Parts: sequence; structure tokens; C-alpha cells
Amino acid sequence: MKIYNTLTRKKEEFMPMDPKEIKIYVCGPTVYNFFHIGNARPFVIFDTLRRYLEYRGNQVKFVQNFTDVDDKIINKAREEGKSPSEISEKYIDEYYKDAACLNVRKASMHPKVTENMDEIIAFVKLLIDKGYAYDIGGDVYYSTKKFDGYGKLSRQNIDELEAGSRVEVEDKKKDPMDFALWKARKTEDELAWDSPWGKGRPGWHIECSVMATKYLGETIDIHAGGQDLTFPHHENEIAQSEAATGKQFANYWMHNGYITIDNEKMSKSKGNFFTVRDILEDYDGEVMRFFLLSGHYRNPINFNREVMDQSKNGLARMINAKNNLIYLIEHSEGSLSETEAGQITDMDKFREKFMTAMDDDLNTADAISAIFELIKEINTHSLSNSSKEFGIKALAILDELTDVLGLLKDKEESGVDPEIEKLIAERQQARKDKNFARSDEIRDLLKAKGIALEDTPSGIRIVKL
RNA sequence: GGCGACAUAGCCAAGUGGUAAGGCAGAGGUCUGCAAAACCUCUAUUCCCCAGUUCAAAUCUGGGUGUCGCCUCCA
Repeated sequence: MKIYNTLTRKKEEFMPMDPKEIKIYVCGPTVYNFFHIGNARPFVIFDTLRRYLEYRGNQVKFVQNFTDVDDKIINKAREEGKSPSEISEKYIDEYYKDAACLNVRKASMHPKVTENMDEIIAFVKLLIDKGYAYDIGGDVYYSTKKFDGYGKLSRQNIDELEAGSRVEVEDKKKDPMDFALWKARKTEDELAWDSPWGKGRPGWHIECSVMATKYLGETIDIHAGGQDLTFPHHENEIAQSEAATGKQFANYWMHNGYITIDNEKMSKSKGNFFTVRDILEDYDGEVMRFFLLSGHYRNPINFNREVMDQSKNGLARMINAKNNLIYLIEHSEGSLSETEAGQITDMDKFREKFMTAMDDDLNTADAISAIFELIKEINTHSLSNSSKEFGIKALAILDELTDVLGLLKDKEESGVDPEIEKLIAERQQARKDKNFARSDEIRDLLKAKGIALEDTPSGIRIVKL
């Protein structure tokens, strides 16, 4: 499979160090709120990458951190009169809920900053000992000029950065481009840990270097995150990790594009900020996932109601295809006819197209089109007199491919209400009596309750809307 | 100022040299008591504009226009 590597700005053949344990690190959320739809994109994209690598027969060790030490958490805790850990624990729980709605699997590990304080301190100390960092009055800064490769990921020229910098220079730093590894506590009540430099807390970038190294090793296969993290976050991670270990930090860097809302960057100040929780009120999580996968992950995508409705309808076509097959399996019998056997064999070409697309830098948009072509083929050949085995075989391949994308996950079946069963029976009688006014009335009534009835040659299908 | 991405039908979107995938929406038809689902047909002589390279360009080169992003917490 080929992966676009931000480090080289090229698509490269992906060569894992060990296919039995592909090491992936993805920057996780800062847990001070429900996560927003921008956060959702990397979660869904790299979850899909993981699923595909596993589908290809690899094993993946997938680490995604929770940033549970941060100004935003501290501020939120103050606002709500709670402790920072109460805030972070709450939103970690909420992360898992929303992630589950998006069919994002739990990572192999979800380490937290607070659980790795000793390692963070040791890492900072190592950087000081190696001469890459310096301590000024309890703050520790990384000296970017000391690291030769600084700027290699983002292709930023360090001098240009300074020239164009809009950052107010903090006088404590030796150089405006230096960044904090450790921040001294400013007030007594501030959240702080003991360190050789006094009480304080880790800077923004060090946690990922530490956790990636601790849980995955000095060199990892893929480091992934949103495009905006390329600079400075990932650049700084490289500087920290490679200075500390003397080894290449990550072999492949993957960055997903941004989501805009009505073609504008999402931000609280513009009032166009949506959490996934907000969206889930109007759309199933799978619709969101389908939307996120419907374009290439490196392209920017624009979010609005219209595209969500389109995604909803497109996904409905997939769901219908699956439900039609399930219905067929329940209402038919027998094994494959010779013609059907040929049709099933022909379907392999859609699996091939799907894999070719996914092999090409995770082209999920093209992969989805392969699934739609498969669905067309299935629908064309799937007739009321098709065999049960045809249904089973066709469903197997559909499930196989949609599983890789994390779509069409089986939902909990809630049984049909006896009240509703009664209405359905009444409608059937009305139809027999050719009392179509009554039968349509009942159908409308049930539709209002979220239950659609479809009359097929082999009986009634109940579809939950 | 520096770095980068993008521009394909009403909408979303794939396609990096060989003559425009797929989805949504729309129109007509088949099936149906009517619907729904499904199937069939139709919907870009053309890929932001202008030059150039080539037998051949949406794809390559140069120039222009427009949109978005990073350089500050941010996915």
C-alpha cells in the first residue's frame, strides 16, 4: 500500500518495520469538552487506516493519547468549580460515547499525560543533559537552533519563521523560536507536579514524544494527526524525540485536511462550531462517518446540511442493499444455481477495485464507489426467487468491504411493539378487503411513528426510519 | 512577508498522458392497488482562464484568476 508521507511530500510504498506489530500514534483530544467535527475527522480516518491494515493481514498497535493537562481544562474546571481531573474524566467518558457512535474503535491504548509525569520529567531532563534544552527560573525551553533538522517536516525556514512571526517574544526565552517543555507554576493553587526545576507542568508538545516513545518505541511506523498540527506540534515532537534518541522518530507522517463550515474555518468566535454530539441529534453517527470518508482524507471538506443530507441518502442506499439481502436470506432457501455462482465470483472484481483504491493512500472515496458498484450488481441479480445461499454470499462480501470502512454496523434489534404488530395485521386485512383508504391510513400512521412498511412479493418488510 | 493545499455537472466527488468513475438531487419508464425498495433510460463534446509541450492533456510546463489553510491554542 502507498501512503503520502508529509516528511517527503510523496506517496511512498508503506514498509512497516514489523507487519506483526505496526506502530501508529495519533494525536488525541484535549478533554475539556465534547469533541467537535474537526476532531472527528482524524479519529475516523485513522481508525479506517487501522482497519484496512488489519484487513490486509497486519497487526496494528494503535496509540491515541488523551491530553488531560492543559490550560483549557484548567479554565473549564475553574468555571464549573470542579477539579481538572473531574473535567478530564468526564470528557474522556464522553469521548468514548461519541467515538462509539462514529464506529471508531478504541485504540490499543489511550494513555494520559497525568499517568506519564515521571517519564515526561525524565525526558525533559535528558534533553537538558544533552544540551538541547535549558532551564530559566523553573521554565524549561527547547533550543530549536540546536537541532539541525528543525523545520524538516513542515519545510519551514527557521529564519523566515522568526521574520514573519506574530508571536510576542517572551523575554525569558533565549530565542523566539524556542518552545516550552516545562512551565513553572505561576500561582500557588495551580495544578503542578514536582520536578527538578520546581513545581510546574509539562509544555504542549512533550507529552506526545514521551507517550509515543514509551508505548511504541523510539521509532514508530506512522504518526498521524490533523494538518494544522504539522507545525509546530509535530515539528517539535521530531525535535524532541530525535534529539533524545538520535533515531528517526516516525517513518511516515500522515496529515488529514481541514473541515470548513460553509467554506469558513470552524471557530467558536464565528459561531459555526459543532460538536459531534450536536450533529448526532440530527444524524446517525454513521452518516457522519460516511460523510468523512466520502472524500479523500488529505483534501479539505466542507460541512453543511446539504452534504450531510446527501450522505444520509447515500448511506441509506447501502443500508437498503444490506436489508434487502437480509430479507432475502430470511425468505428464501436453497443453494447457489450455476448462474448465481458465476455472479458471486464476478463480484470479486469489486473487492479488487476496493483494495486498489485503499492501497492508493487510503482513497476511501474511490473505495466507496467500488461498494456502490457492488451494490448495483447485487441488486440487479438479487430477485425474489434467488437462493438463500446467494443472499448469504452476497451479504458476506458486502459486509466484508463495509466493515473495513466501519460502515453498516449491525444495530441492536429492538423487537416490534405488539401494538404495531396489531396495526400491521389490520392493514393486511384491509388490503385483502381492498380497503386501500384504510391500509394507506395505517401506513401513514406508522410512518409518523418511524416505521415504514414495504409490500414485497414475499411479504411485508418493516423498515425502521 | 514565508510555507502549503485546492478549483471536475444543480450538489458531493474519483480520476497525474489515451479520450470524463461513483453518490445525491432531477426527468421518463418497468414493477406495485397505490407507495417504498429495486432495475432500465436520460442529465459534463468537457474538467477556472490563457498560452505551450505532445500523435494525444482534466492530467505535464509557464502565466493569470479565485478559494481555503498553516506560520498563535486548535484536528
